[in-house]
Amino acid sequence: MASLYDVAKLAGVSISTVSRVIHNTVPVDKGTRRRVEDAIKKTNYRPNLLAQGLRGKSRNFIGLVVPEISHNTFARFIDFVEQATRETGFELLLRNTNENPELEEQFIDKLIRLHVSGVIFVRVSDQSRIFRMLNETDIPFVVIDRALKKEDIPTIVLDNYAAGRIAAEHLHSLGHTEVGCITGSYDIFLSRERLRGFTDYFLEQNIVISHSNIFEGDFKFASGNQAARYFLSRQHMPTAIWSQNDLMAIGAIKEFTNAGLSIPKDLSIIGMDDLEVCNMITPSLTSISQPFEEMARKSVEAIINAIDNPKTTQQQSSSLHSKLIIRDSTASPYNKEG
Amino acid sequence: MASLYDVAKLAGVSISTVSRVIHNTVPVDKGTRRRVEDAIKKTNYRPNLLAQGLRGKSRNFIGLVVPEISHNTFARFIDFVEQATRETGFELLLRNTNENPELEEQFIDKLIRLHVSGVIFVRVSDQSRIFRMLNETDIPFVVIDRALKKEDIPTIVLDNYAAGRIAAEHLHSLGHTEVGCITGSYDIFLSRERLRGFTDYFLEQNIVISHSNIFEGDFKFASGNQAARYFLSRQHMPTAIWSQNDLMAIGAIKEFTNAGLSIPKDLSIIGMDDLEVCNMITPSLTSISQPFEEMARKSVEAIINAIDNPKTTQQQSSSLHSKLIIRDSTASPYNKEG
DNA sequence: TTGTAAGCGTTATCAT
DNA sequence: ATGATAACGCTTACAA
Repeated sequence: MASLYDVAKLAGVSISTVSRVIHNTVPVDKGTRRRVEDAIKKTNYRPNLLAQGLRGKSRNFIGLVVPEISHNTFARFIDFVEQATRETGFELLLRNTNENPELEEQFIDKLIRLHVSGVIFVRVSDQSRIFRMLNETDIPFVVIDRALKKEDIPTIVLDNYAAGRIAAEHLHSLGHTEVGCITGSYDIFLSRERLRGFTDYFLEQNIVISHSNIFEGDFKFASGNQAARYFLSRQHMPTAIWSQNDLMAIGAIKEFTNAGLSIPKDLSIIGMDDLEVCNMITPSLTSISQPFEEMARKSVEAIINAIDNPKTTQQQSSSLHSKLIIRDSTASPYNKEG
Repeated sequence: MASLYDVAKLAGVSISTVSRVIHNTVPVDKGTRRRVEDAIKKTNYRPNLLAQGLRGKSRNFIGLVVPEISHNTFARFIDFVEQATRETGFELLLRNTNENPELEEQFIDKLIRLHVSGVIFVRVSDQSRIFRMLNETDIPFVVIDRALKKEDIPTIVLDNYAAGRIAAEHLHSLGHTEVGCITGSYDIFLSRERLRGFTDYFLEQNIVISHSNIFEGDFKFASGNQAARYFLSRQHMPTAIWSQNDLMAIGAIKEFTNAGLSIPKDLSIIGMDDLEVCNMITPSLTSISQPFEEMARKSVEAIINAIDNPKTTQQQSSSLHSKLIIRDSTASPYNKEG
């Protein structure tokens, strides 16, 4: 690999002149510029990013920490983050930590030692020690998709309460009054928020959702199966169910269908995440889409912002909105006997 | 960020001594060692990887180039590569190039300038200029999932011919003699290989697959729909169809089901990729799984190998095997009237 | 307009 | 056993 020195020697100038030609910082004589440019071509010179990073304050990397890569929603988020980093000139360092604190710390240690420009976390627990680690440095970071108790940590989250209301409003507008919900684990804040939005909306319509119409799942396909079996075992079925993600919704649909129910005739189902499969199954699944692209852009923006304004306590958190995507799995209960 | 110098000053020793303590390379006096270790703790010192990289020949990064991140099969491959890099101490630099040659070159340029230890490509065209770029350096690389004409480029591919035979053997063993195939684009080598394996196997059983029973798709869901419509429009339907990926298989199933066919009673369908959705749809989809984990491991191994043996012309390419996963979408045609 | 030289944080060589 | 110092490749005052 050719270095500045090699180019300078070939062009018969000093390394500073070469550097100047490259950066167009101060005027350089036309003749020397040409000689230098020739030499750069001939030597196939490429500035060493490690050296640049060591010397100055260059923007090289952004680190992204996810609990899982090959996961429908995370993968889409990663894709958008990659796009955002590409467009802003950063390289993307990716690490899957499985929410393992030790792996998290190892990775953060590496990132600090690489002098990364910023770090984006998806779903870290607020117990994690990484925040302490990062606060000892001046590396900006942002947490996605998990609201944290500590208020000094900037987060970008979906407004999950509003998402619950959107699901409720859709079902209510179709005429459903006896509705159920399949939630994620109650341990996860967003599950509780979504449920709160859902029940609150119906409460405002003077409809109380019975506890027995709420099933706590774990966001996985199999718990959708379980939920369906639970509802089937009860005397009185709701006419519509919101599943807090598509995977569980599809699991439930499979089980309901096997039991002879027809969707949406006998039962309306709405999911969340707007996965690709929503369009693949029969009936196609009404869902709620999350603004992953916006989240990704905001994350990178937040980091760039923090780099440019190092003084400001940059902690503006934001809360984004989701969107209803109507497909074939939801319908009015009145058509039931149609 | 504390540097060696800060630690040395605090401990009252020279920076070389600190470095020695850290690397345990030569004996250090017990007392000084303790003082240095204390100083390291107090200053919260972390070796600067940029400086280490600049100075020596350290193993820092592996670059991974994919045509798409949020794609069922690629995402799984990325997940395994991430795991393999983590276990071998590399950081992973990820870039989605959309098979855009310009983006490819930009990224490779960055990787060269970062002095990465190796690069893994998923599906680059052999027209790509990146090979020339990398060959001018000593950075090892490997190409996944696309057999290349140039023999001097190490590739790790699935044995797609064998995969075609596996699909054929399964259908034949069930008793199917009139079979069809939905292929990927003929422009893609692996589509042709899969088809060749499929037809060859049947040929060996003295069964000729009619051209009219082969539909050229593009690996996307919608082309599965089209394929089904094509088959439905014909006088004579095959009793079994192999779709060269699951997405098209599911697209076809949706269309066949809408047309009133019952699978596998009226028609057996087998896919490929063994996506998560195979278990989610009804009937669950028989498929062929690819050894993504093995591919990922082999890729990283190949790079480590090339680093350790820089002399050897490292070009061993390997061809890996896939596995049949039987589910509910395939059955014997004899049960048809059962 | 151009060159010299210091310094970024390491590691490794050579003295002591 | 320890310290001084050069070098990795670059940027940037400061001189000329």
